[in-house]
Amino acid sequence: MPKRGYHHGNLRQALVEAALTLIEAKGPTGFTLSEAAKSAGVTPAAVYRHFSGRDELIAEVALQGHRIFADLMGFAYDNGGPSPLSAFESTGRAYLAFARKHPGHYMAMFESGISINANPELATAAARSSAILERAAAALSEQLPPEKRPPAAMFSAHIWAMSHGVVELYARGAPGAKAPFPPEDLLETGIGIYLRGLGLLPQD
Amino acid sequence: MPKRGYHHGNLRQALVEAALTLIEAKGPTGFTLSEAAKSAGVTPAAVYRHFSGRDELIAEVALQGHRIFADLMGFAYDNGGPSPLSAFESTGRAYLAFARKHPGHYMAMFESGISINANPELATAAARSSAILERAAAALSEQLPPEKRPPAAMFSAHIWAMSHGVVELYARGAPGAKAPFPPEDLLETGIGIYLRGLGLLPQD
DNA sequence: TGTACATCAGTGAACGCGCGTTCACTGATGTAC
DNA sequence: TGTACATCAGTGAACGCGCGTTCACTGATGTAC
Repeated sequence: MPKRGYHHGNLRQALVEAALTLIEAKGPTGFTLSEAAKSAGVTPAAVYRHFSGRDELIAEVALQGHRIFADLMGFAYDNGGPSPLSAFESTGRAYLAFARKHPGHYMAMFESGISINANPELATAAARSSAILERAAAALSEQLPPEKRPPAAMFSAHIWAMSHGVVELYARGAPGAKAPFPPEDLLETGIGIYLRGLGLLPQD
Repeated sequence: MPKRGYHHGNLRQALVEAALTLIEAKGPTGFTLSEAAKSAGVTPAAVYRHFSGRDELIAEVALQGHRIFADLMGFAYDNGGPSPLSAFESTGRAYLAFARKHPGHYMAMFESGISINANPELATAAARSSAILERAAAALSEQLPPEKRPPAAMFSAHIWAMSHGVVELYARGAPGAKAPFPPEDLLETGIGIYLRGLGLLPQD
């Protein structure tokens, strides 16, 4: 209900969005509370009406990020087609799509140094993200005979690691190497090869 | 030859090591030039006798890191046993071992936001790191019939991404999830499954 | 071996800056009557 | 509809801090003669 509020009209969310833009532009560590306040058109002190400090602002960005992330992956899974395999692949694509479309959120979630336990809400939201990927992995691995089935947590950790690695190394402008291939292709082929290794895709 | 030098005796390297310790302790962004100077027992201004500023110090740490990294992986490759497969796996283990044993270097190289092109020496050293992993991948993929052979750059990018992802997500105290498995196991199994997907390991 | 000099690594004081945070305040909004 | 009051979001000035960087200097080391 607080669509347009008191003086500013929803300053809290305006600060979150300002933080997001700043984090996208300068990384999670280039982000400052003062600048976020300024770009929301407000004195730094005003921030303290809504957040206990800088860290809580970042944590809120990360929280919203995890919720969007979980929603996107959940949607991709639910609408990913008839088979566990297609649902799983759809979920994987949603991972990279999220990192691309929400770089500020992604950075706040995974590169800001914010502890997942800064905040019980944040811990819950982060657990939900993991659970969705893990569910997709578990459903898919049920296609395998039990004795060849990897633990779902390990399966999903592999996928998460490769996805995160692709994002960090090849979907940013910055470090490691210049992207030798489009990140989407890299991730898609990488996961494809991995799934073939599990016996979930035909050995062509 | 400059074992013990003028006043301090090799302040340059002492600063690099102080930076390393600080980066390990507080991350690449918590690192400050002043603190590095202090912990080397020297005034901040003294740093400017050896580096043009903060960024050049970090770049030097990253440079030394890339050299160690390339040496370790190169050694692991050369001594990795008789087959391309065992050499490749040895190289992969060296990756994680480096990240574990040299966390400060690893952070300076991949998490400090330093541009690989800050410095031609750095660019060269980084290229050498990539080349070694790529060579291991290329040699291994020659075991495959040409038409099933992935481009070596893609192969090695997959491996790099998974390795980096495991390091970032599961070999640090911080973010994503609490490690569900030891990072070494995670990486070893992940790469194993991937190689099986390529047909480089038997489909057991 | 001894003296005069040049070098240059490190000093110490100072700078301007933007940071996060605090505090007493002010003034627009919402509420009671 | 109109007035009196309470609320509380945002202000503005101030704080102490540590940062990176500069500068003229000093004093130990190395070199020439």
